[in-house]
Amino acid sequence: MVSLAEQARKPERYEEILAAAAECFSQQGFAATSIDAVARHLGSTKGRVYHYFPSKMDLFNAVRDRGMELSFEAIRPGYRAQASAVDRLALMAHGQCYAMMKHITYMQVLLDGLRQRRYGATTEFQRSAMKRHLEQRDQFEARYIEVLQAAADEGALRIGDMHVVSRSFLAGVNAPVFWFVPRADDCPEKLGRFADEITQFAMQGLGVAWTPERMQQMHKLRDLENA
Amino acid sequence: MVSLAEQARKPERYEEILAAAAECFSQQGFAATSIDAVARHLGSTKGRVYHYFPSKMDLFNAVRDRGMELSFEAIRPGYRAQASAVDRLALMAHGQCYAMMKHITYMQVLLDGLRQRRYGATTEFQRSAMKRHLEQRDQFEARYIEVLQAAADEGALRIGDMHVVSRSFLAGVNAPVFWFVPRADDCPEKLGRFADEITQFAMQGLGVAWTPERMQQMHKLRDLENA
DNA sequence: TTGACAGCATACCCGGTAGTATGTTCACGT
DNA sequence: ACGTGAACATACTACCGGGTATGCTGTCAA
Repeated sequence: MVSLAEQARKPERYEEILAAAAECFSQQGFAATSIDAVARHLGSTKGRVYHYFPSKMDLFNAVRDRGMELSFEAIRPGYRAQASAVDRLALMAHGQCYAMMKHITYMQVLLDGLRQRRYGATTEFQRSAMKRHLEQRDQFEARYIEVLQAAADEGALRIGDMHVVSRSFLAGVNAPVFWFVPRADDCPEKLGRFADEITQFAMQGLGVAWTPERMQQMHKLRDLENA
Repeated sequence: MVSLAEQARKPERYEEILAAAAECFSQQGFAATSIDAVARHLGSTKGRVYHYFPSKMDLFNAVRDRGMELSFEAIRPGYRAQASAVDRLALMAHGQCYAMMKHITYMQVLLDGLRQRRYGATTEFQRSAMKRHLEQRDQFEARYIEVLQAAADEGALRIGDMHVVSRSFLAGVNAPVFWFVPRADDCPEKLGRFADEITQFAMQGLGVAWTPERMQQMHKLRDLENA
């Protein structure tokens, strides 16, 4: 289990390996990534990796779980905010979009993990890990649906097929994983502008008139929640 | 080369293998799919597959190319239509969205092909194949950008960062590859309704007031182009 | 009838990789 | 000083999967 590995004496080593694995998995996918490749990335050998993680799949699951944690963290301010559903939704989208770029390696792994859904997991242990992950995915989407529904109930927008709309919305917000390439000159302001633009697109997609005033209001709400 | 294989005596066999490969690749990805698995899917052995395709990579490229053809085909009616840029754009989105569901296996492979972009292709032959594919991707996106720009020039919508907007738009339209699951009761009407909903989301995302009248007009335009 | 070749199946080779078993070093507590 | 276990590296095994070499069968032209 991950918990055992996390109890290891050297948490910074654990984090190192996790980051290296995220990088490798995100670039080549699960199957094409070898443990040796991860080790090379660390300047070490397999021994170190297997000292912290019992198997390749456990390592992958750990990376995926981290990605999930980061995702929930990203939408939390908006989800918990005391505000109109529309503003909460926008803040959720903005936070997630920003996280998509900031933690892009983990997010790309998260995407790859979805592919394994179709392919029947081999061992029983794997099935349970997959099931837990799918539950988390569903819970994540459920939070969006919850706030979307609230916004509809407020009369701020009209929704035809909730599943189609929510997934279109999420697809737009998640889009940066496909095209965003981290650069040396990345700064919070630059990522923020990207997130602004995408948030506007997503909110307008819902039929909300997303004015600059609303955008400013969202930013104020974010600063309030982060304080 | 693909052309050689396509000149083979039995084109229906070629198509069979292509379809089986698309299914396997779409479910497990390139690396995790073995030629044996594709052969099993066909009820045959590796011999048949290697009789039509010189290597696994060539088989994958053939599937990917087919996916590309289908994509271009899907947006052609809208791209070529004699109408306002907004209506053309909507028709492109609708056609692509529909194709996304109808040919989902090929489209999922197309997505997987993008991942290999990061990973340096090994052989020189591979590099050229990858380069060609990336050029096609760019050309595909360029058609959207062209019509988007035309719509902006017409004053129908305002665009901040063209790259961010076009990719958000495409992400929404492509979204069905992630969640759509083919069922026995699928019919053109059902897929059409999904495509309608997603098209509306995408057009609204651009800031266009997407009324039922415009939707009807788009459908008329489609029938006109298909005739 | 008989080569010749398409259209496969079978058998085999071999490189890569997950996982393991075993060493080795060093920091500790006693 | 000494045992002990963490923290690795090294060496090895077993297997899988891409690719090839070869064999078999039907068909068709000459």
